[in-house]
Amino acid sequence: MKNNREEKRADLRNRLIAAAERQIAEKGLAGLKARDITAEAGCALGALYNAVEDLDMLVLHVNSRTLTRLGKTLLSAAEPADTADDTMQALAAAYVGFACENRRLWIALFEHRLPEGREIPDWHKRDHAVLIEVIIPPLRQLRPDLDKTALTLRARTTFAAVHGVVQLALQGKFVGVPLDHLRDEVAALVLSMTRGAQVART
Amino acid sequence: MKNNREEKRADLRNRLIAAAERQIAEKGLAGLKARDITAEAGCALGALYNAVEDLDMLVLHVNSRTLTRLGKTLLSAAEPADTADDTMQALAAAYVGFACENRRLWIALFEHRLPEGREIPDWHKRDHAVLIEVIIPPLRQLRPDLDKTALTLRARTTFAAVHGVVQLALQGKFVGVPLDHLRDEVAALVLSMTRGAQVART
DNA sequence: TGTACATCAGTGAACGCGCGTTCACTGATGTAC
DNA sequence: TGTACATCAGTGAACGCGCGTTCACTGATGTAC
Repeated sequence: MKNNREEKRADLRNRLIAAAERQIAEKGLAGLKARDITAEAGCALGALYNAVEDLDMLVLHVNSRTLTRLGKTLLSAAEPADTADDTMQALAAAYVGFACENRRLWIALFEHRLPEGREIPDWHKRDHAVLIEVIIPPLRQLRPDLDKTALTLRARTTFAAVHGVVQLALQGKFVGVPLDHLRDEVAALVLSMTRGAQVART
Repeated sequence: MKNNREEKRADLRNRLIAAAERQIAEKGLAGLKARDITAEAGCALGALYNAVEDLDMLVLHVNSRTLTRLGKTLLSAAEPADTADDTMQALAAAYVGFACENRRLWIALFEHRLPEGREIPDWHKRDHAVLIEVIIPPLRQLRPDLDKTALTLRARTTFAAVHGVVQLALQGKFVGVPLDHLRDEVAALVLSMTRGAQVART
């Protein structure tokens, strides 16, 4: 039965993705080596290229998995859904939490770049959408005056603002907020953005 | 005279930094090669290692130059100094402008990382300070209730929020704000942050 | 001012190594009859 | 059920190349007398 072969193929593929994920989580994207991955997955070096097009594609698969997990985290954080402000705060807090707990995987999400001229496949692009979509419902409540386009735009801006604070903080470099103040500062930022929104309505 | 030798050395060093700067501006940090730099600077490959410790150090010098230019841009943008809100808006707009006009150099500022375990030298760290310091005076006016520590912290957060929006937009990837809305969205973000601050005071 | 010597910037071929990717081969798995 | 054949996942040694860095050498620049 053909099925059996395909099953095995898919299984190895998954093991490779899992191995790559663990490697990135441990050493970061820059420390990812084909040999380490196949060793951990328990197959020969060449098998990687049978199961997957490329190291880059493998990374995209890892990133898609990370995005899916992040999406679930955000969706469940938004669920209790009191006021829109609370939802926004909960989303931001969940984002900070996820980024801190999955530091290197989360960094890989934004650090990875395909070599010049290579297009990101659609299946992967779609996985990013959740980051914005989850913000839209509470934002719509806060800003009923905005049309769909403006709302999406503002959702992106809101996301990017929070993201920026987290990124510079986790990068640990110069200008970032110290980690032990990260949560509070993000909360303050979100507060000002949501309150700003309410003021704008009046 | 010893001076003459030192002068020449310094001259070559400057040419190397200038060449590296141009290369980064053209091809980005990832496309930076020792051979291209020395070819452009008009010296042999080995001379680079006489004038400068390392390729990494050369990049830090370029980054310091970029930071100095950025600092000047911000300082002169803040100068007209109407209200604190206007100053904040002017700073953010200047930041967006600089990032757009110096895309790759600006990206290099945040992309470059020293190999594990190597410390960023102090002379370079200091050059980052301006990014935060320039925000502090207007922010102090907006938030006279904050003490020095909290003010610095909030300045970092404010910077990082704006930075995040610009970065995701210029990265051109998935979740970023489209470039033609960048200025407006940043302005809206800053408005909500400054207005948020005023509301918080009352 | 001139000569001998020392220093050191500058040269570029060669080194070295990391690492992604390929490819000829093998053996297990599936298909045909 | 058995036999011959085809397919294709899996193997791992070898390839290839990019590129930062070194190093023995040279010649210009500076110093001593």
